[in-house]
Amino acid sequence: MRASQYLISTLKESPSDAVVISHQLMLRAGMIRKLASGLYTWLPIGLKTLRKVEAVVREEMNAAGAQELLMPAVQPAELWEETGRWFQYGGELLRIKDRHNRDFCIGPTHEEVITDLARNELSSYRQLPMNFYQVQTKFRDETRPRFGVMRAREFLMKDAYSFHINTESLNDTYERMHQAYCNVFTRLGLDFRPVAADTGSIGGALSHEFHVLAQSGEDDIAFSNESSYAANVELAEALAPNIERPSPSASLETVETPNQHSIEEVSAFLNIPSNSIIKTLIVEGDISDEDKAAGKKPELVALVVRGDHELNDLKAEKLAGVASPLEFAKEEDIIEQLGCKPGSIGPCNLNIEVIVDRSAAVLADFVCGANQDGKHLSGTNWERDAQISRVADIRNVIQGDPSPDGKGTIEIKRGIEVGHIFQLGNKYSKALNATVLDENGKSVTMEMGCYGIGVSRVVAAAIEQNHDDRGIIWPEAIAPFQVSIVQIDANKSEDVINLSESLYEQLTDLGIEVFLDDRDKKTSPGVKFADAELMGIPHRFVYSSRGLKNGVIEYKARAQDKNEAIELKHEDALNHIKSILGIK
RNA sequence: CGGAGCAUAGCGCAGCCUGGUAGCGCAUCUGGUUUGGGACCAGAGGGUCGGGAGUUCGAAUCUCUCUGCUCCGACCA
Repeated sequence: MRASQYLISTLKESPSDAVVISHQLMLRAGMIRKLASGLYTWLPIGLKTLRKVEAVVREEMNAAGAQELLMPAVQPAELWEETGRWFQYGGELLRIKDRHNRDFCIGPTHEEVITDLARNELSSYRQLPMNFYQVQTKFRDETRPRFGVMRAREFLMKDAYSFHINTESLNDTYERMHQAYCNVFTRLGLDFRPVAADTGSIGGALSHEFHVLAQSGEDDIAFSNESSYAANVELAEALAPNIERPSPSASLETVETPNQHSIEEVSAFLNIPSNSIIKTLIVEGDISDEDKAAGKKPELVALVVRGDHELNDLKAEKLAGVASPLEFAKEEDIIEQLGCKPGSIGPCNLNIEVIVDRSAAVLADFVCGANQDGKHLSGTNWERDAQISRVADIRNVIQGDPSPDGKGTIEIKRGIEVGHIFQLGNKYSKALNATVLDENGKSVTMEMGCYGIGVSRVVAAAIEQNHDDRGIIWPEAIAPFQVSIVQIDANKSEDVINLSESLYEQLTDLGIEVFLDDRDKKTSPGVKFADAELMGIPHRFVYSSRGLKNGVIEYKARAQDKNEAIELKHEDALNHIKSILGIK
């Protein structure tokens, strides 16, 4: 591609609303432009990269035996009503009406449509397993789109769905897809980790997320420092401490703590470490729909964790008797039922269920709220002073906790979720009655798996992981162009044009994508260098009158570690780049 | 959805407090001089100051309101 005939919309300054580096660089390099919140146009150079990611994904999906198809973005409400998700999905589902006033949505995902297809097209166990995928635009009406295409409302996703006669077959395909995902992210040159994950709202049995490690990631991932254990922190089990609870040695005393509410405040005020304080969080209990409709208020439940620990919502809401999704009790209900404000609550003499985290349950002589505003209790002990209804794992793991697999300790890193695979089981096939006949002629509900990759998010994640102060440093596999050729002083020497054009043509004939910077002399060398670096093109040749006077041109790789340009003869350029790219 | 903030040329910003001709840098266009790291000189184009209402002789500036966007917290590829 000739720069003179290509849209190059690079910016020196980045728009002020871009906060993460990938968003800034995508805007600066002219890859994307915002149309509205969470909606982006992909400019030519951005689209080239997006398509390359897509191509790698396609190849690996095909290699894993999946078949590509394409489903509509707009989906009828009836299917979503059949699975119940029309009502469950919430505001993220963009609902629209057609001219006949019929309900539709713009698909945030395609379980309904693919399962509808499967129930119509698949009828025999002999057709199974089947695995379908598509690369398609999804729409999720995110409450807070942010970070450019990292969390956009409209985005490109590869989603795959597999159908099986039994769970063995599902396991088999799941493993294959797990491997295919590893292949994809490895080929893309990304530092990633598959981690055990929660199955969330999609439902199902087993699930793994694929995270690209980056500081700007929105998820915390827990790793063992000695084994291969890796899980989303929301899922990682916090093991019970391997100690017996010490016997009480202090007596219960009320201490004045005026206006001290948070753990930090109380800890500083009383000069005691936060891990000998407990925090008591009041949440709403589970309530049936009928009672809710009848205007009944939910019972309250107390959740107790150690002061230096954080409540894990997901673990808490899975407990029997606790509302799901987790709802913190409203202040007026706490005052009404417990007689004090949040911030001074403790487990003593509470007439509600008290669920205590494993680590908090082995404390002795601890500090807790006194259920009176401005007062805390010290020297508190379980059983003697406060009753435990249940002990459960309800906290997030933290750095230094023992690994749940018993090997090593936990380390926590940030990750960007770029892929997610699920074993769905029969959740959707059952709801939509997707059955086949087995070898006995008996009707069997199919088992399903689903597998997603956020293609547009991968582009942003790759930049988060590969950039320097000059711009993007593309991994070879997804660079929009592999090679740039910069012309300098073209008006001073015919050779600059003739020789660079000849290299351009030779490389192009080999199927290498080349960016020939043939912009006129108004475009200074500095601009050309800066643009090539900002756009992250991995290999650069420079043809200048100065160099050619001495019979040399220059080659330089775009890399994070400082590397020197090397001089070589024009005649050797082709072989040089061929050997670097591994082309025979 | 709760809290905070912003909205002035394509982008980055000043002007607003204290009302009185709409400005700067980058980008764009023309002419010229330059050419190995985002050039220089001279000139030019580009704005209903987010929309509406109000106060005022007069509003980018003060008041009200609507809209859009961004940031911080709960959800997801």
